[in-house]
Amino acid sequence: MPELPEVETVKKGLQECIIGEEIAYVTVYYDRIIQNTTVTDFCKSFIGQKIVDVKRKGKYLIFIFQDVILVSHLRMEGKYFIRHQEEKAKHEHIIFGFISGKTLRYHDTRKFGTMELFLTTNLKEILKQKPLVNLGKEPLEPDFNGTYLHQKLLKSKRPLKSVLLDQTIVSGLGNIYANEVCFYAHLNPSQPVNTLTSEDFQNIAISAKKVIIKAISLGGTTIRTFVNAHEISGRFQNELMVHMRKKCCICGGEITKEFVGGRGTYYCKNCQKMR
DNA sequence: AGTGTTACCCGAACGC
DNA sequence: TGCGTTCGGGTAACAC
Repeated sequence: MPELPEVETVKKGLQECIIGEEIAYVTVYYDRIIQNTTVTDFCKSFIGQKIVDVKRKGKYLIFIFQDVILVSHLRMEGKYFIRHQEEKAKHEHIIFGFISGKTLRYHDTRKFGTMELFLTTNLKEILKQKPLVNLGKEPLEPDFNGTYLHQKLLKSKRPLKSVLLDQTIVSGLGNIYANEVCFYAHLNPSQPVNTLTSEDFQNIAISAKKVIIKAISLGGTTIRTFVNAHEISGRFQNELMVHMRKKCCICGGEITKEFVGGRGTYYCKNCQKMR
């Protein structure tokens, strides 16, 4: 469930502890995480490479090395830990060993996560290819606004929440924050987007920014298992308005759970009326 | 072309 | 307790 704020939190944690570290070896225990190359080539390519920076695009982490770039998606339960220990723990699938003796360990109970290796440091080129191509604007980009959403969704009859989850329209929102954005905008998650006004779109854009800024400032949301590189939990779960909640904090009414686009959706029938 | 649906990844939680 | 079933987020592939 790492969404934009969680991935941003992971990124910051990694920046604090692995920039400048030089890779001595890489060990892969589960092949299928690696998407676009063989395990042998994957491991070889990192040897002797120093980590220059860690960036983020949508929900993707981008590790910049001297000559290569690694793009990593955590999907549901991917995590990065930094440890000194050598023994592989359960659910650790890839271990990056540094000259210093530190190790960066990719842990993923569901094995849903993906990694792609690029043999270039030209980020602009990488943004033009899978998996980063086609990502929509992020809520915190300056030109993510009502006009942008309106123009992207002019003819769409899809439910608002499905559109918020569509990474080609907005990148970074997942199920938790999509629920929260609908609540802040006082809109029903099932509302077809072609029935929304430009004020609604403006409202949605502002709500998305608000939710994401606050979640980042609190280190993300820990509902099941999310922790950052220092294994610290996020605190935004205390601020959730509708996701996994029972009562609406505005009107005191019951929070409804139903499925929209096949995803569990939480909202207040009273505060988020269908129009 | 745009939209909705399904499959997939797999372990944990649940129910009997 | 043990075993089968259900669940689930994000994405790609598929069907219409």
